[in-house]
Amino acid sequence: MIDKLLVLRNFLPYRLSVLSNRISQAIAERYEEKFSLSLSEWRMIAVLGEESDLSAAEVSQRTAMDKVAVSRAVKNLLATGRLERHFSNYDRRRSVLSLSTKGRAVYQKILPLALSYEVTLLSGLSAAEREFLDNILNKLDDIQLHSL
Amino acid sequence: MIDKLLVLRNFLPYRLSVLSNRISQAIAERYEEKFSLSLSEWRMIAVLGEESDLSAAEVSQRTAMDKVAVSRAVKNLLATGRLERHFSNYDRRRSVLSLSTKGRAVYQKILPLALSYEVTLLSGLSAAEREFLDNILNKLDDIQLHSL
DNA sequence: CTAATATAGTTACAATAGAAACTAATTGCA
DNA sequence: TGCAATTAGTTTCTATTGTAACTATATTAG
Repeated sequence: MIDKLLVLRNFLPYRLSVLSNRISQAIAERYEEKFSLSLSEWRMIAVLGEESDLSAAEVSQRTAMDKVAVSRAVKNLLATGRLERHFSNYDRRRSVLSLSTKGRAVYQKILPLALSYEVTLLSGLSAAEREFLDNILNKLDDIQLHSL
Repeated sequence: MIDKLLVLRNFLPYRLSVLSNRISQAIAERYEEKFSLSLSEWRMIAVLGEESDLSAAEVSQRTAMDKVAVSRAVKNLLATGRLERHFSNYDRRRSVLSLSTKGRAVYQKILPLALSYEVTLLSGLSAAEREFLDNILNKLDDIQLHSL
């Protein structure tokens, strides 16, 4: 019965979920108070900081956020002047989103915080382990995608 | 700028979060409809299926759920007759929780579903990779814990 | 012994997230 | 064309989740 007792603790989906939630929470604490930015808002800024002029749907694809969450993040970021939006001339439904000067400033400030946290995390792993992890995560992504 | 474009996609906390959410969602779909069981309720059943007579606080520790979530899961599981509760004689605040016959039946039915999903996930990894992953997740848990 | 403090668990209220219905624009095809 | 089906995004309504305050019991220090 010993092995049965350990099922949940070793259950991969469960382990990933607990780990990921703890990490996300730790990072969120770093910028929520400082910049009053929700997780989805930060994600949105991160994506647009890397690639501009995306539509809401494109942001949604890249972040795995659903379209309602994106819509709300857009609304808030517009309200706080961190985002600029216009609409495509070719398809007037499609929004074209980009960071404002203020938004880019936030991006530049938060990015190092987020990255430094990642560095801390990865610092405990050897180069080989990091590569392994990278590979394994890619594979899990793949499998997950195809098994649904 | 190519490397910058890839920052978010490779950002470990982000990758873990997306992967873990997709996996949790896939599993949840398997039992939510069939057994009308929320994620926290299922976690609670999983823990109590492995180890009986835990208090709410102990469940909370083992699952990383907060005490309010546990309290609500208890309430629902009691209402659906899947849980039994009495209170400790030594400390009448402490609850002593265990699965009812009905609760154990649910546990026995869902466990294979959850495990088979995990098998699918792990099937894409070699034995060496699984071991690596296990190690790496342990290390990340550790680092995360100590870096806050 | 008793007043202050701490702990287990619950309840009430507020914030967040998700589903469904909706608007507006576009596309496809009879 | 022009009408049905699709797509982008928003709003509304509901359910979930988190925070803070509360109840009840237990512990500790004076």
